[in-house]
Amino acid sequence: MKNDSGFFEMVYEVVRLIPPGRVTSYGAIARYLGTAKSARMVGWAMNAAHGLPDVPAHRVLNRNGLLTGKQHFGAPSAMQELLEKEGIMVMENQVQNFSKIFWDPEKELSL
DNA sequence: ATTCTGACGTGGG
DNA sequence: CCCCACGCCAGAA
Repeated sequence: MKNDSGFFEMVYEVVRLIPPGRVTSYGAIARYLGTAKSARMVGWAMNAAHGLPDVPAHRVLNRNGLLTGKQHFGAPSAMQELLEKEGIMVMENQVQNFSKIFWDPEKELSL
């Protein structure tokens, strides 16, 4: 993988690779990057990625499959709508079929 | 410099 | 199932 300007770039890279209709978790990304215990930093990176169009932060959820970061989207329902637009079912801030559509970088990228 | 908080995760009671 | 504590690191007050 690439190691550009640091942790943030790496996070963006992984998030960008998330296919439409799929989701992943902060922890999964963190683990993939080797910073498993710093899943919070992934969220922090997302915060910084807020202005990047290529970084679909709406596909990144917590390990519970909850839209924890929806509040950071500006509109409370923006994140959910984006996900539903990709065919992902969301109810009460929770993604349905989470295990099914879960996209694990370590697994999908065949590390 | 110190303290708190946060888009998290795991583990114990 | 619910609540709490810890680890981790970066930024704001």
